[in-house]
Amino acid sequence: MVTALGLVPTERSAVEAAASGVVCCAPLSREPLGAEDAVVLARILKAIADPARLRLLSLVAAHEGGEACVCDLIEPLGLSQPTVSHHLKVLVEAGLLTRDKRGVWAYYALVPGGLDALAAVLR
Amino acid sequence: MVTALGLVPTERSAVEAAASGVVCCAPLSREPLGAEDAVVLARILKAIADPARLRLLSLVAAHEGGEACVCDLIEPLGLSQPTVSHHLKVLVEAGLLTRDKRGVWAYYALVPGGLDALAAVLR
DNA sequence: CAGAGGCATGGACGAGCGTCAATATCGACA
DNA sequence: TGTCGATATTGACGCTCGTCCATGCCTCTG
Repeated sequence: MVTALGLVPTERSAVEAAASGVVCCAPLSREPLGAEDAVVLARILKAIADPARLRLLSLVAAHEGGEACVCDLIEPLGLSQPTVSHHLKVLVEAGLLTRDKRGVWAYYALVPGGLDALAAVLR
Repeated sequence: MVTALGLVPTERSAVEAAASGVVCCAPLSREPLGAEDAVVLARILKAIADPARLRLLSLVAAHEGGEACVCDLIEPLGLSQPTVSHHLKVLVEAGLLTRDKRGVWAYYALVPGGLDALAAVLR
């Protein structure tokens, strides 16, 4: 399997794949999913297959300016600060959130088209 | 939160929710996801967040007639028969596959619109 | 009725996950 | 420079998950 960039999946991180708008493969119902593609896609799906991380994505998207710092998310989520940081890290590594540290605060925002690219594969 | 059927999520199985075309909630980026909705959505996403189950969905969809029995899936997947049965059960309980036992064989098929409903929430 | 074959279930085991408390790191500011 | 505050990391714990082997159930066919 070869992506639009001509690289095999194992050579590209989930971050790069999602950020480039190419999660990994053709829509599910169109052709049998290769074993390697399945691992790549599953890794991204595991990132959002958690109630806390789903709410984090939603909270960040709904926050003013489309970005939020950790302190904005702790209380609405009802989890400890280290746990929130952990979940945010997972989402960043999956290529669904960006992290921008400005001074003491770390601002997280949705990767444009990240979720859309993921949704496009589920067909 | 109230679904299109006027029932709270805990009163409806994931199967019913997906089969009715209503996974659970509004698109992620539109409004903050409620805690209960997040649990429901995460449960369905966990079902597909696994390489073996992603390939199963793809294999079933690509199979002639849009359905396949367990014996058709064991070899291409490279897993034991009990393991394949286990994964298929998870997908059925998530409302993404149907199971139709005819004689000795059990035929699995995609729930129409199941994946599309799921994809629609990821926005 | 007895055997065979397709599939599901139960038990077991190692690996990974979600959470927290404690602690470390880093930038702002007096 | 020293303290404070926001965030990240570490270590630990219980729980869930993916997999297999062994076995049970059910249906067809001699």
